[in-house]
Amino acid sequence: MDRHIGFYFKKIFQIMEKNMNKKLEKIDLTNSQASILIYLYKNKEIVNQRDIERKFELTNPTVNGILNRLENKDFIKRTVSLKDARNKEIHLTEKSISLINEMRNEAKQLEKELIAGISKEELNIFKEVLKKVFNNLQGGIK
Amino acid sequence: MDRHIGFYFKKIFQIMEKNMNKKLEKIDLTNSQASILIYLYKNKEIVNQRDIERKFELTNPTVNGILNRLENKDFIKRTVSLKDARNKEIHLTEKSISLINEMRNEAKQLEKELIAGISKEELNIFKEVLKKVFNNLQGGIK
DNA sequence: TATAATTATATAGCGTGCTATATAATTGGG
DNA sequence: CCCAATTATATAGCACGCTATATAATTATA
Repeated sequence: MDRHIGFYFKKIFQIMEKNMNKKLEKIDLTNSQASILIYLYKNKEIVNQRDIERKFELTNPTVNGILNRLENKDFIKRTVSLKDARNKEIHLTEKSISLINEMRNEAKQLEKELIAGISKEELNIFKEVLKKVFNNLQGGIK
Repeated sequence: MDRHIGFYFKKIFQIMEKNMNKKLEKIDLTNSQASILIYLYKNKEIVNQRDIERKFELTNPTVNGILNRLENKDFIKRTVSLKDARNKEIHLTEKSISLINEMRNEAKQLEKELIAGISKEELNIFKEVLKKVFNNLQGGIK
């Protein structure tokens, strides 16, 4: 281990992102886009943009940008809420519903590849430390 | 742990990046920029852009972009190599040399914060798994 | 030696993150 | 009831990744 922990985090995230984007390329989606579509699919309640911001801990311009691209490609539709005209409800189209399983399978496969050859004991400790690191960082902010 | 490992990697990387950028803001640098300056400082040999690409495993447009910003802010100078006119040698300016210690201190501090409250045993296993995950991903590419 | 392949750098254009700011709708207080 | 504060969404502009492509210099080969 001749590199800082930070370096590994950066590279692992970036390679994950690249691999996932490559898998999803054939259905004209990116990792960020597919994650949001899967969230919309799983959620029974009506979802607006603010809900997505909170779920993924992203800022509103980031989410707005991703939704714009999804809408332009006809993966979602936005409708103004009748209850509160500030809200835009985000709905999946038939096109995206038909591709949900493919997205989920690719995501599962990547997670499997990620932890190949790692024992249960190692994995448990790893997850614990991952959580601690996450909390160390979040504590610094909140 | 109600989230996928992938989610934690993404968020940890992003928060790290944000924290580090915040620390470096006062000296008008970003994390990526400071990393390259520190590498230039530590390296005794003459460094060209290709060396930086290899060291950080980044593509040439990415490195070129970062170096453009560094050059515009007078943190580096680029000179054409006399031995091979395709190469541009990257040199630190006095301005950046005077700020190297500050950059290194901030980086060390972040690394410390990251692993606060994690035992040596946990940390060792964590590093091992981190390396394995890294290799799992890299293996998929190479 | 002339041409082809390789190498280093640069440019165009895109997605995803950010901050700062604007606008419109709703809520709340005087 | 009206004005201020809050809330949801949108826009501008930036950094840093990427791929695809171009250009110039060098190296290798026919």
